[in-house]
Amino acid sequence: MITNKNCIIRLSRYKNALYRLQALGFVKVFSDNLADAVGGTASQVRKDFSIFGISGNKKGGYQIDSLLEKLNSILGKDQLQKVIVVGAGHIGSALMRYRGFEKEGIKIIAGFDIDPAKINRSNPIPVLPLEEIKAFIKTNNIRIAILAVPDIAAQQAADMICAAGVKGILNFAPLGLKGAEGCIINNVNVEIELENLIYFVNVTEKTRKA
Amino acid sequence: MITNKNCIIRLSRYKNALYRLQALGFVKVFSDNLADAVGGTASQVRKDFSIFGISGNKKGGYQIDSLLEKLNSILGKDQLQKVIVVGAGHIGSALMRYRGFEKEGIKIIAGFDIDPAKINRSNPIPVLPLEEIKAFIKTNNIRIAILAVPDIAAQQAADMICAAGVKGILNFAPLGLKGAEGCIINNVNVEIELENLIYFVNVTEKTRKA
DNA sequence: TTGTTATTGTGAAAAACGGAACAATATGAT
DNA sequence: ATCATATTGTTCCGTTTTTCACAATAACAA
Ligand SMILES: NC(=O)c1ccc[n+]([C@@H]2O[C@H](COP(=O)([O-])OP(=O)(O)OC[C@H]3O[C@@H](n4cnc5c(N)ncnc54)[C@H](O)[C@@H]3O)[C@@H](O)[C@H]2O)c1
Ligand SMILES: NC(=O)c1ccc[n+]([C@@H]2O[C@H](COP(=O)([O-])OP(=O)(O)OC[C@H]3O[C@@H](n4cnc5c(N)ncnc54)[C@H](O)[C@@H]3O)[C@@H](O)[C@H]2O)c1
Repeated sequence: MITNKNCIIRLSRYKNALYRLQALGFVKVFSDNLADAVGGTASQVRKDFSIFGISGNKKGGYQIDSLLEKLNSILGKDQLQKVIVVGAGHIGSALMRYRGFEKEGIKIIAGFDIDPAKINRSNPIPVLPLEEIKAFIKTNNIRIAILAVPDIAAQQAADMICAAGVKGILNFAPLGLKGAEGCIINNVNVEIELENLIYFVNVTEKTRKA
Repeated sequence: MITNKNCIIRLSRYKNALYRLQALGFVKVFSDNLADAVGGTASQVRKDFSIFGISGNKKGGYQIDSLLEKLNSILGKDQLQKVIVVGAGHIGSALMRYRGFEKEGIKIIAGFDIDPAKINRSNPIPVLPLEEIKAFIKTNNIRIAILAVPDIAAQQAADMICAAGVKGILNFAPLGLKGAEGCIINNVNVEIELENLIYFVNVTEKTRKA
């Protein structure tokens, strides 16, 4: 089984690049085109495909449409993914308003908040009270949740939704959560990303001077 | 030179964990405490420190305050980092309102937008018209920018701010940007993070069944 | 048909990474 | 003072990941 997160991220990037190429009218693609498009090497593109048993045509490259089918199937994009957002504050509501997920087959179907003032059942994407979350997860068979609550509430909220049946959490709170058994937690940590960027900017600047 | 992004991310995590330990009243820490706190191994903690010439005391562990000083210096946190936000839409304004960066010594000092309706000079963090961005970057010696414009505008905006002197971009648009020479681009791609999470949830589910 | 060329698919080499092990040693106990 | 113990710092080793290299072969040209 593949455990290499970077490899799967590359598959997503290939997929996105392929859609762009397709939109530009391309029908087939070579490994080095894709490598250019995502900023990698042609070898790696072919190796990644090889791992998943994807093959192209000697001298003919890859057929974009069939390649996309295979990547989409690997990435689980052949079925709509229903997602909930926990915490309808700044980040949570930005995500709920974002249209970009739909073209990816990801649909945020509800938000949840502890603050009564945030509740809104008549929204296209309703914001519901936290008390209803457990039942909602079970009824709608929700497996993926986005966690956008304040840091202090994050662990507790994570525990709760794991217990209710959620299998994967995308956590925006800048702290490491202990995942319950059988629940995967991925983090989006903007602070750390910025810090990282600052570090590398500083070192390249320093080494450039030297 | 260190090129291992994960290693630097671990330093950030150590740093954050250390602040939490310090707030709890701890004065010294052992490598295995830190490992626990961030979900790693004690060996790796020591190795990471060793790479940067950080040393502790045999049998005495590490002095938290001096450790923090060293980590902060490595991570460039000994000086305030001024950052601008390009694109004051949903994500951009969520980031501008976010208080969490300050405690990290990161200060968003202005936003920029092409839409006149978004301009607001009297905000604590002003939103300025795009025409002023070049001069602003030069005057304020801005090195880091957060890019939160629509996908279609992202490459052009990146080119512009690179040309104006920005050295690092944290890009929220879900596409790979070509960085100008001497400008580092890091991406925060929520779609891909979700996709990744979905993939791993799917495969663990499948292998669990089998 | 034959030869030439471009491109894949993969096995092998290299590099990067992380973890285990252990010698060195400071600390505290007796 | 001596010993036992805990913990670091670093070397070594296995694994993972990336890159290299090239044989296999499909497409095309002559
Ligand atoms: N806003 C940003 O730009 C930004 C950037 C980086 C990280 N973050 C992180 O994202 C998280 C959310 O940030 P934000 O700015 O959206 O905060 P926010 O305060 O605007 O929103 C948090 C929301 O969560 C709700 N809430 C609180 N406890 C809850 C619970 N137990 N269950 C459900 N809802 C609950 C609150 O009522 C509020 O509506 C924080 O952890 C923050 O550190 C935010
Ligand atoms: N909102 C989200 O939750 C979310 C999630 C994932 C990714 N993203 C990505 O983040 C980016 C921004 O998303 P958003 O939801 O904030 O969009 P938005 O439309 O709310 O905001 C974009 C802002 O950029 C401004 N803008 C347009 N062209 C510009 C230019 N050339 N220079 C400066 N400003 C310009 C617009 O006036 C607008 O205010 C997009 O690339 C989107 O794909 C957003």
